[in-house]
Amino acid sequence: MSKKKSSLGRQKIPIEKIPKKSHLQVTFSKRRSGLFKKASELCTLCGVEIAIVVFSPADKAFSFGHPEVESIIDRYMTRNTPPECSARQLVEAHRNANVRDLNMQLTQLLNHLEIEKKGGEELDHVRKARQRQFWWESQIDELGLHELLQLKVSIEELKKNLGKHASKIMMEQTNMNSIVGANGFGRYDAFENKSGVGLNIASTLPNNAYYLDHSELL
Amino acid sequence: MSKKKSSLGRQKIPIEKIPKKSHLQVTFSKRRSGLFKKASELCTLCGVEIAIVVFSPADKAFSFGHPEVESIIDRYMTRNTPPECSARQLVEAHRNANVRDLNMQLTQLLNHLEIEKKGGEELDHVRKARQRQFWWESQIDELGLHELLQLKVSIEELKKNLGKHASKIMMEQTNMNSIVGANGFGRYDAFENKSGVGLNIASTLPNNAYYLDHSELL
DNA sequence: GACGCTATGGTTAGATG
DNA sequence: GCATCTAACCATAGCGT
Repeated sequence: MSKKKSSLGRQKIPIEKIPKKSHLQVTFSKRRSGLFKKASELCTLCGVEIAIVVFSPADKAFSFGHPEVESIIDRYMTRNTPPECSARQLVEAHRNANVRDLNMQLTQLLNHLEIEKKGGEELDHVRKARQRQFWWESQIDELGLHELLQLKVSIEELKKNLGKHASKIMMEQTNMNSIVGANGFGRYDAFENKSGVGLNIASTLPNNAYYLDHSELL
Repeated sequence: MSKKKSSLGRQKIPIEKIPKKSHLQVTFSKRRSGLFKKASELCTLCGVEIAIVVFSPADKAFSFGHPEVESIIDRYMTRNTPPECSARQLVEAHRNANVRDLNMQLTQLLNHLEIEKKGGEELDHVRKARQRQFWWESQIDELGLHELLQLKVSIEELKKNLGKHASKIMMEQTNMNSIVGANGFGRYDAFENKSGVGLNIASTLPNNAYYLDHSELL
């Protein structure tokens, strides 16, 4: 019997937004399941509490929680941790938001630079563009040399840390151009769910975590 | 040197509470990282929003969120997402915009310092730097989690040096809006963050999610 | 104890029913 | 669209440094 190769098996895909909506939908379902399973295992193995909330491409809410999402969220929000740390966590929470923004800016900046680089413009043009767009440059110019030297010290330290080798790459960087290219924030109107699923507990999970799709609640 | 089999490789473990505490701690760290990475990939691949909150065995809070935990939790709790209708979201956006601007200034300051260091050759150097891409761009993608955390520390220190100038600049930028690119959220007005202004680090996750362990800071 | 290594178990992209 | 299969990719348990 001739063995026809029925599948190529798993193929590598770049970590960037999947363009094809059907693929995206399938991948979302599979990976959401995988993610929840991983969370479930982590709960069981380590006896910890986890809450996950996901909004699907169609803006439907999926959540996983052990013991339940609400209590964990409440604990997170009210800083159920040591009392003296409440304010601290508030500050942290604010900082949290910054991370994303900085990253986004970096992305934007890199995008911008990429464009300019590709254009191969003349120095003058670059300068003009910068004068137009990087409005704060004049402000930066007002910084004294002393401050700049301070910055230099800091940056050099930063560089030192960065310059440390990186043998293992933690995040998916296999083709890193995706960090620049794959960050669409738009809404993706893929489909509309009309099944009347309300609260749907999957008992296939080994622990007693909740695992529900309340898309209709949205 | 004898070629000793260095490892048995991954062994199967039952999904149940790990009895050995040290072992549990290691597993928790590894699997938490893996979980967050999976979430990050899901964000990027499918362009969805995810928030994860984990309380460690030692009751420390770990969180992952794209775009940020709070907004997703809020959205989850209210089950209501008219983008313009939520006053809270508006506040968030204002704060985010402010932070974004600060962060962008940081980026530019770094850039500017490079120029300054080179002895005022200015944009010619910038252009060359662009052709090489930023020094951190080539590095960032190779950073592991621990390097990233160090980067966080370093940038926060840098932030301290930058802080006073940033706030000054912030005051004068009010009428500026469009910066690098298109997808700015809009402007901020003013905001009452005077002390402890958050200028924070890039998570360098391939998508723009942040990924933070704030247990260390408690 | 964090970090790196590697064999192995586990996840999943693509194809098929 | 959902379940199943397959093969390849990826995560990670155990160990070494």
